[in-house]
Amino acid sequence: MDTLLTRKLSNYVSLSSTDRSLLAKLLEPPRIVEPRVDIVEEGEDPRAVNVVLDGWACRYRQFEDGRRQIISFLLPGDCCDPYIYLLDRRDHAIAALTQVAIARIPGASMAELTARSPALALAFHREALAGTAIQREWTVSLGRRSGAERLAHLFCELHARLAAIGLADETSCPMPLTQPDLADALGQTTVHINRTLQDLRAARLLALKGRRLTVLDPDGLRHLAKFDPLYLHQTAARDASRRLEVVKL
Amino acid sequence: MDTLLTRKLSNYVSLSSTDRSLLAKLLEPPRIVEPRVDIVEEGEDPRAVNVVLDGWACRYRQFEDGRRQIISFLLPGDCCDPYIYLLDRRDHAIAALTQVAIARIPGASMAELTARSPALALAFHREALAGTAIQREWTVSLGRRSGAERLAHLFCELHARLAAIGLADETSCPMPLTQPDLADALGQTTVHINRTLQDLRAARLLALKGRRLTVLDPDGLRHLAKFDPLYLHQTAARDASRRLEVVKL
DNA sequence: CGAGGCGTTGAGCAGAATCAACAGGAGTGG
DNA sequence: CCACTCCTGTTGATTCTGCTCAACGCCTCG
Repeated sequence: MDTLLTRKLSNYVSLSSTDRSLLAKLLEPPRIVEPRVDIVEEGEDPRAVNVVLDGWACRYRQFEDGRRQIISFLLPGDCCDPYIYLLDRRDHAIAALTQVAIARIPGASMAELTARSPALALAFHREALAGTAIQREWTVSLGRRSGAERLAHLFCELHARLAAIGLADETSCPMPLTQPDLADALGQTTVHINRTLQDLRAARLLALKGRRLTVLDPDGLRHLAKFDPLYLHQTAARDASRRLEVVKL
Repeated sequence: MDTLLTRKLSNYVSLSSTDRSLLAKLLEPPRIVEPRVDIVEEGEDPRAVNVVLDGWACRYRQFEDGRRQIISFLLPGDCCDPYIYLLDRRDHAIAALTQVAIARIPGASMAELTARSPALALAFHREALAGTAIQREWTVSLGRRSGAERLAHLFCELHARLAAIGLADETSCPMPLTQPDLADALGQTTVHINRTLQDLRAARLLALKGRRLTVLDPDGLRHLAKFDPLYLHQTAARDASRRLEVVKL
């Protein structure tokens, strides 16, 4: 059984077939959420975990005056702790960007899982570490990268994350994000995103058409973004960067 | 035994005296790191945890061209996973800002701790959750808050975190950060920080002198920052906000 | 067919960066 | 003890990145 979730977790540890079937057993039947609909579970078991099985979602924060900031993107295999819903008021929400399939792993099941499979426990732990590393990288992007660098870095990140679950080939991947989405993620306006995008196209770094990103000049894009896939904690990516080191010598 | 670390953890769960003595037993003797010196432990046990016992530190990322971004501030009681040092190259570093006392909890001790004290295990887990929540809040700040709002929000955050460990009174707290530090944390230049600071002073919101922050108008500052202490996961703060709710009615 | 979201363009403006200079204080070495 | 340096804080002038406001074509969907 090979799902997007197991493919994702396999980036952190190698899973046995018993791990896979244990995981399949503990996952509740997924529910489907339509685009632009919030994924909310009020008053849920704090130890439970929600897993995106398919589709794209995002954490975001909305101010009263209309300003919106996307805090992170959730791709297939990504987990979100529902602990946030325990707070009196939610400080942020999670919304589907495309049609999303989401499954819950109840707290009791998580406990059983950690008890019975050290590999799965480690995989989920690393998934959490990778998530916070991505968040730190966003801090760096928003703080110190220029418009073009930010956009380039985000595309590199998403391409690498999609590649890790087999949803991207060497040079292209799906890109359902609209320009308003990109703007809210990168802390800019859609007008500016549009112009920066045109610069990247003019520089022959990438093409973006029909909800699909094609990277025309991977090295150029990575160099512009100062992108180093190491922080994603993907073993595959780490091997790739090792290979690059060798090439450089 | 009441240390800054136990005070911090007591914000998440109440600790018994056996919890406290267990923690004291498992902490290695602290080492002192001078200001501006990197806190590095290469090739360390990935399960180990480094705890700041006293002083201020920061995670930061430095680009070759000189740009620097401070990713987060580490205050007394804050933990940092050394797992980052396992990567081939470190993607970011941690430096002392003031003189810092830092203690290691080896991986084996962490295992013993989780096994013998569910309360401490939960406390450390919540500490990690609070850390990622703070990181998300920084994403929001850097993405969508104006210069003045960012500065105000950071001061609110730091004051609240210091208050939680008894290092701040109602209206003031130590503030060892220089304007270059603030600039690198908030993604701006020191010149701009300086001018924004003057605006905040002119608005009679705060005073900043002699490495000490005094909040002259707490409500005004919180309102400008749109600061809601909920995300810090401090039970004390949550109670305070509940009290505020009542007052509003 | 109309409405609304998305992508695009233009003109003007503002927040923040850059460049440059200087004062004050802390530490250092002669 | 003083001269020196370096860091911090501050100010002014200028530039530029990115925002605001506004308009329009395009497409999808009800």
